[in-house]
Amino acid sequence: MQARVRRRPISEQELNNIPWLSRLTDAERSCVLEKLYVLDVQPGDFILHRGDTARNWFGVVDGLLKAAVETEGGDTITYTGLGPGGWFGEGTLLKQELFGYNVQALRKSSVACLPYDTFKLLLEHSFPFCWFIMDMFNERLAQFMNTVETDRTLVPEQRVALTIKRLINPVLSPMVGNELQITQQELSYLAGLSRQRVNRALQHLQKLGIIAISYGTIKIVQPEALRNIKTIDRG
DNA sequence: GCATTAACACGTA
DNA sequence: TACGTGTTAATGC
Repeated sequence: MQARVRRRPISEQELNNIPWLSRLTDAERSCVLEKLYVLDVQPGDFILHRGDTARNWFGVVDGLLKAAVETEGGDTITYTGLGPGGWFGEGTLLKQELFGYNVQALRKSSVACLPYDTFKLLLEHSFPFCWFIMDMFNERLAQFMNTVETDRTLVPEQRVALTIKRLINPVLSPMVGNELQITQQELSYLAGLSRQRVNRALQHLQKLGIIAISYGTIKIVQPEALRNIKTIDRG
């Protein structure tokens, strides 16, 4: 099924991209390293499908993923983007249910997988780990509540700003700083807009001094300003 | 009117 | 060369 996906041990370098690892004791840490492995995926590859059994907790070591569902009409509804340092699947894993969404690579990515048993062990033995999970839940809940409140009413400039804001969330994507490594095409998949429209929106945000666009990168100059983009006249 | 698709030129890695 | 960006024209809701 996933012939293109390669499975391998995690490298020493990549350990730095796992934000909760430093919170563990040495014993816990070595226990994790015994079980953890990495999937190398290509653009378009699915990390998991809706309906899959929850066996692992997943984390983005490098790259960019998209969590989404398909409607009956064939439209795609994007739940969230997942950047370096972002972990997902814990909700489904805890409930021992089937995944209700797809996760797909938008670019070449490396995804860490931690088997359920190890994940559970950490939850039962490590308070610092529990705090990490709780902070994550909390932040994720806030994002989705915010989505319910605002998403339908947003103009493209605001949608793009919100998509960026979510990607640089320090709790959900700890390894992403203020420099977002993303193409406008990838951003368009996450925002649910055309690439051309995203381009226009980005240029508007740049004109406002909120971001700085460069090749394959968006630098966020004023993170706070991403929340309140005014609807403006068009030229 | 506004967003999308398609197509193209140009710049960058 | 392959890919990302910026722009325009045609098309559709």
